[in-house]
Amino acid sequence: MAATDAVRETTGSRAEASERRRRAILDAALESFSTTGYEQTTLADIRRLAGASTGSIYHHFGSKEQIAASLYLDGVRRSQEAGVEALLRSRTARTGVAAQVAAYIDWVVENPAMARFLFGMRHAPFLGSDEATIATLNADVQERAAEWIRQRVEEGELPDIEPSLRWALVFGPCRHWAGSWLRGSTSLTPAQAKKQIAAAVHAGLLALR
Amino acid sequence: MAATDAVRETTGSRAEASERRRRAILDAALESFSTTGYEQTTLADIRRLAGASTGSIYHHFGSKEQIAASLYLDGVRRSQEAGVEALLRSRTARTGVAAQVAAYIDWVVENPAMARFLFGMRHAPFLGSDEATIATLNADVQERAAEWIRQRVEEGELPDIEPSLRWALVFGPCRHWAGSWLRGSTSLTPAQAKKQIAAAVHAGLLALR
DNA sequence: ATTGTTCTAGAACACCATTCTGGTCAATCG
DNA sequence: CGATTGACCAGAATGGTGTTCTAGAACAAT
Repeated sequence: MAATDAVRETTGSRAEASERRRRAILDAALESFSTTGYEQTTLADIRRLAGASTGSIYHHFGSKEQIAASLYLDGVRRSQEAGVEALLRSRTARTGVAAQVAAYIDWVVENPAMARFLFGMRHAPFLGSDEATIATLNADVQERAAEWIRQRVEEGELPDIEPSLRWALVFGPCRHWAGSWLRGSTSLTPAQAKKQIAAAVHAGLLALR
Repeated sequence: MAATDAVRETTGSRAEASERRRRAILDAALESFSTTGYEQTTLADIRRLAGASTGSIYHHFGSKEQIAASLYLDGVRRSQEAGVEALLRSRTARTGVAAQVAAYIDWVVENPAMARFLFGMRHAPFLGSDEATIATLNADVQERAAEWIRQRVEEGELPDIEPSLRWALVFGPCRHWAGSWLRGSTSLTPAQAKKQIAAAVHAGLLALR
């Protein structure tokens, strides 16, 4: 069939072809999920877009949910990675906050489809199976940031507050504005938003010292 | 049948009975949606919980989606109402911000099931049909708040910034922390959170003047 | 009483995620 | 090299679920 030919026409080992298939399915799924929404996209859509058969899809992933979960976890990992690295490269509270804000918004701007998908899926049904994994990812990130933050706290550059509150104050505005941006309901450019949000968030944190 | 008897056992006009059914369906749906999730709850669940038949449900609502949409719009309306009223009762920027923050968090604490549902549904599939209505609701709220904000801006108590940015700075942290609270992953009490978030947000806004 | 309307019941239907059966083909082994 | 194995894939069959359809009950209006 056409699909099989498509795989074979680009040379490579069987394992490579398989990997291509897997990617094609993930890409097709993200494409569909981010535009049509998770529920609305049928497996037939993914099949068509990926040029794969039902059997192939169910060989690589156990279910539609697992496709989404795979995309989700990968997306979260990548975006968090960007954020932490930006933070650790900074030396002061002000630049650290600015770096986190910038990393968050840059990531959304550069990966709008994935961002849309992640925003829509945060409270999703595959909780039971992967909620633990998400918790682990968050814990890892917090761990890597902890030492940096502790130092800033000691030097009085940051307040010693509950982690959940800190995340809310830093990322809450970012995420909210990013949502507006994805929806096209803001007239600010990402650059302007980054600058203003960073300034406001930093000032807000200082007020709690 | 049992359902019919249940309706008839409490006296009242036909219209009242109908309204009771409608409520029963909405209540059952919210119950199920907020615990099991929208996708996972089947119409059979709602039917059982509400003691209604398929026909009855489809008479009152055109689809499962419409049940969700009805709940959603109603929830948004109520929560926004609480927020705007709190704002308009205040006289200074500081108390206004604090009132909005408090109203938001209080509302979530008092309506956890509805909040869970709203959070999960924000980026949901019934966009096409009701996205416009949501936009109208938001516009109404912004309109009612506009004059109050303009005055504070004139007196230099608040910065003159993009509406989307203002909402992000005020409600972003609230929503983010509320999400943590619903998930049970914060050790702060709502009262502590309200106080600290209000202080930080106010300071953040001042920094942009 | 009769007719029309609203509401309810439950069977029938259509669609879609998932499972099942039967292959194909590269890699490995004798 | 030929046989065998196991990953990989195709597509039909299945089961469950949202929705539609048909019939009828309760009530209001004429």
